[in-house]
Amino acid sequence: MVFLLLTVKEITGRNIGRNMAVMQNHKTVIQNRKKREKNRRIQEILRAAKKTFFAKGYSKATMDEIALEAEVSKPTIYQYFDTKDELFFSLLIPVIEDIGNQVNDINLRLEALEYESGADVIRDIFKVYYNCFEQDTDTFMFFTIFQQIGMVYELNDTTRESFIEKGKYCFNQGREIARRAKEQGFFKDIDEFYISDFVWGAFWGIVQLQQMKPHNGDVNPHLKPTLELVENSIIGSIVIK
Amino acid sequence: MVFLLLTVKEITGRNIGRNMAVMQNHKTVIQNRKKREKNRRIQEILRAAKKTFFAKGYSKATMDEIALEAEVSKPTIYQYFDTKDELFFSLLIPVIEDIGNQVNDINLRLEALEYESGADVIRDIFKVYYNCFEQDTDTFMFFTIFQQIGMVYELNDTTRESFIEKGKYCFNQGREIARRAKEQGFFKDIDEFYISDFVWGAFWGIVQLQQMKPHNGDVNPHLKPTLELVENSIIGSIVIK
DNA sequence: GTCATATTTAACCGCCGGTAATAATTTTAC
DNA sequence: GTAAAATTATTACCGGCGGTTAAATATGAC
Repeated sequence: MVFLLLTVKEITGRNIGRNMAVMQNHKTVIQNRKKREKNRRIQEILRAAKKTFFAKGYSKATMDEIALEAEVSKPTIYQYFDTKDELFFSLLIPVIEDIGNQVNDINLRLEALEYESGADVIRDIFKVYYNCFEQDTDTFMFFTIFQQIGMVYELNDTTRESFIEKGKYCFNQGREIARRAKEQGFFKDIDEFYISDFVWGAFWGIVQLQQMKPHNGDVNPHLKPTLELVENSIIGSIVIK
Repeated sequence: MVFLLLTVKEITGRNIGRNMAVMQNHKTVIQNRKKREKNRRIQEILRAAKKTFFAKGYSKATMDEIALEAEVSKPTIYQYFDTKDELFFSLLIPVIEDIGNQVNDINLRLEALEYESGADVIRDIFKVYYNCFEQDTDTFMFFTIFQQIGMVYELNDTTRESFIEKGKYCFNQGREIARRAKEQGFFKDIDEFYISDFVWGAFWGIVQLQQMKPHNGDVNPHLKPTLELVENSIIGSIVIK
């Protein structure tokens, strides 16, 4: 009831009676709450999934376990996520999106001629990768499972499309950056495919390598200096100015 | 019976009667055959496992399927391999061993002062990796599954020890090469951990990246030139002479 | 002939991903 | 305020797979 009074103020000025308006609004308010609750439930499931997957690994983590951790029942999870794979990939998507956005920023700044040297471009790209890795190490590491099971090809259409599309977006942004940097005289005349694969592949490979070695929970101390070595090596070999 | 007559010739000159000798020899001949057959059966299981894992991926490949492909029954497989994981890892071990041996060769040649430049050392290391990858691409790719499931830690003791030990051996050889190359004035004074991780990590990351992209069965044509770029970049950044 | 060894067959267990049917709860309508 | 409708949770289940067991069969050793 309190809701009603409070929210009446927000009615858009349509030609509808006050009663109707109230009811209309009441309805949407409740729907909004439901939407929020639904959203929170999904978030809770994702949180539980992340925790469980990280603690036990993909195969050992069971849906029952995740459901318990999320304090919902298993069928509830299956209402929002078609399969275990899809649930898993739903964890990865925000990370790719984040990388995509940040790499896009670099691309835009490059387009706006805001860079003064190719070295700065490379350093910024590494910063994006590393920050992303540091900020959410566990999720980041799950990318390791990428193809392996051939999981990508068993996802439901929507998830698969979304995943592949976002992945491509990242790669394309990387190539575009390389292209522009060449255009602006920052990089040597090397195929932009090779450049972008070099940067991403080297980063990725080294992060994985460090993760293989015994690491007591926190990030391996060798990682950062090794990445700096790689960064400088790349700058030395492809940057002109 | 033919066996008997034929093999009598090979008796070692012990003080035993002819009959005993014949029987002794017959026994070992048959035992040898059995050993061969056993060995062949194991090889057949490994072949079937490799084929099936490669065709279906780790999770989708079932033990029944592998048994069928190997033309043995499931319990027979379990007589030689304790778990699915162990069977899987048995496929990887020869590859690591191969890499270990070849990297060791480089190390020995370096010790014997047979190298004239640091660039040659780097090129040889890349050659080892690449040949190994090219020679057995599918097995090589299975390394992707490395930690992922945390599988390594669930293997039976023998397999796990063997696997970890061989892996360490490779890494140590890599570091040792870096150390020696520095000693001989080939490489700059950079921590050998960073150098070896750079080389292996970059190679590994780029191979994986290429494998992710659509590749119609054969090796991605971008792979080789990208690896050459990396190779030259590494040479440029850490080699003195 | 009899014991030891190795393989197959066939049935089985437990666990897990996923589902169907049903119950409980909340919203809507009057 | 109450009944209908819709939404969400619960229970119990299915099928498949990793892995095991036990009995049957074959082969060679003595």
